[in-house]
Amino acid sequence: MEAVKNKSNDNPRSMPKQARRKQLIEATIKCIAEKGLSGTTMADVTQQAGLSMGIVNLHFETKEKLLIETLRFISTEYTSGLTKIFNNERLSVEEKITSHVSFDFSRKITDRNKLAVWFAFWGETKSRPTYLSICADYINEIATNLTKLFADLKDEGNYTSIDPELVCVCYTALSDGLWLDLLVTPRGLKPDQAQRIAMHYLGTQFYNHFSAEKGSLRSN
Amino acid sequence: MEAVKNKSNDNPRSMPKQARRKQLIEATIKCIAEKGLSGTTMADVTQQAGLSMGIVNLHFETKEKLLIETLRFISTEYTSGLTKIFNNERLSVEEKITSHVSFDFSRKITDRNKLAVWFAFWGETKSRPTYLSICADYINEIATNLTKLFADLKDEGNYTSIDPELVCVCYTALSDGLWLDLLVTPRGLKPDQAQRIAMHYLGTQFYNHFSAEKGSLRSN
DNA sequence: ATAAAAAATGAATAACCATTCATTCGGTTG
DNA sequence: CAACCGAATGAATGGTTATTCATTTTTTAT
Repeated sequence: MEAVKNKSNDNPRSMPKQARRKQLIEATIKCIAEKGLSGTTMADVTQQAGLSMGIVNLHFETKEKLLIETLRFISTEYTSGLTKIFNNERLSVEEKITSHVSFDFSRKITDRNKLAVWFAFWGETKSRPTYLSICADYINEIATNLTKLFADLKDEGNYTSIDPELVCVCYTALSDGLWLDLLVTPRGLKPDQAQRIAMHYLGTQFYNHFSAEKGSLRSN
Repeated sequence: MEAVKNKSNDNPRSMPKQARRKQLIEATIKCIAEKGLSGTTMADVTQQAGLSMGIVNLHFETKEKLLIETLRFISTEYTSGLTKIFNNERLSVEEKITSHVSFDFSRKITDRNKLAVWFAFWGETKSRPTYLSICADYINEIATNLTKLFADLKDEGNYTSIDPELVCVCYTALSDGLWLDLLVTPRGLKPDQAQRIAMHYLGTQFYNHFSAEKGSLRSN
């Protein structure tokens, strides 16, 4: 009965510090999704990562700091994806907006594990200033960019009665609410349907750019 | 130095069982808002209620059951308010929809303590089947009623290209997303602005019934 | 007024869990 | 190959917290 000794290959000790941190953050995301924020223990996280208890202290000092870095991780993943689109010189304004929506409902972003993490942290923002501040930062950054896109499209398309800031708040809220649907009623709404619903709203505003015809809930 | 003995008046032991349960649930809401779901202890809740440690066990058996009843409480408060509107024979279809929106952004519902509770539980639905089931129930009930209202208004107004189910999903998501704004950026959006934004969306669908002109973010 | 029942208390208990740190492991260097 | 050093381990620690229940307080019934 040979003991298991071949665990070194996929988990070398020589891993860069940054990689080990990411490994722990991803384990945290999985644990929060599976056990809830209140039910996630250090033992859960380290076991999920296939490492030992003391490892979190080594890389993050405390549980609280691990949680903060986890929130920062998903925030950064989200904003950096959107910033890349916003700064892509080869895309037209219309294409940037379409890409933004596609990204919002991409597999990477609507992964239910990550959605669970978003809502878990949102639920705690009122009591944790640090969470609130991280959220406020990414919200402002995205809103600034998106409002600008809508303002540009308004100019391009000669839409007279559009308020870009209103459309930004409205689209963002819609998108967040659709994420909730994807999290809570996974048998009901699918990401591609959610994406069509978001486009349907944009179609009501920029009717010359985004046709509303594909907005149906049931069509493929 | 007389000991404080006059605490019996506003907290009589003869309180009906139901009232004491409500008192504890309201204390729980306050604690979740102030300390987060993961930071809320039994000692916090009972102290907030001005009662002793053992009281939760007496009325709810366990902490978990208290939390479930808290979720059920805010769900019921929400659905019963909306059902009352839906069943009010004296309201036209249009008035029912307007009332629904007003209710969604009323002080009672957009109280940030309660919003924090909603999001706290939503964040845990993936890991707790009981929470998920309670949420699924109220979501279905409201969606059924609201879709019917939109279908009725579509008939009344001879709107040809409207999909009532789509509008229901879209309005609901928008409303949930606006709640998030109210929770996370309280300095940004105010409930009455959120309400106008919601009406702005309905105006894009039922343009003969809900004028979109008042949708601006900044106007009074 | 008294007894019985019901409600509430809170100190004690037991379970849980984040954090610590002496020790082990594995890669690197000279 | 030997000595070194940073990374990782996990048993032990100590603080926290849900739950229990013997006792006290209050209400109700007789």
